[in-house]
Amino acid sequence: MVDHNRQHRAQPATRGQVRSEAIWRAVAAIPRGSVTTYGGIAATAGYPRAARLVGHALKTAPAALRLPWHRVVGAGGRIAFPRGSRLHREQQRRLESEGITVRQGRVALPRVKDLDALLWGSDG
DNA sequence: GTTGTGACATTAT
DNA sequence: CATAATGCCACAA
Repeated sequence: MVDHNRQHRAQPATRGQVRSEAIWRAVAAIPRGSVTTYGGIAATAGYPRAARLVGHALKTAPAALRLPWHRVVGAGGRIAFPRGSRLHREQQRRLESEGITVRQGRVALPRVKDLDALLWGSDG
């Protein structure tokens, strides 16, 4: 059964729409007090190596979703925003309010040797 | 249709 | 630490 009714859909969800929603869900699932990387979110959402999409998805995410975007950091725990920018400070403030220490624009991460763990929790 | 840019990552140098 | 190259996808021009 081939779906030729593609053009009949009322809400034609574009690829980007589907991907963004998957990314939003992945971000919303980050436990409080933990942080994840853009690549980790992308992989969790089902799009490995598509880390850039995460940035766009977060940027275009409706504020009503109340996503914990501050729990998303760059590789190695780096905050993606430039030092001193408003978003950078806000992200750091939010992280610290969850008990996460930020030093030199980076989350104080325990040395992770294996890549099995994409999530870093307070528990380690 | 192509080009350039972006809340990025990974690997190589 | 930095720079270059490549991959990923969306979006504006």
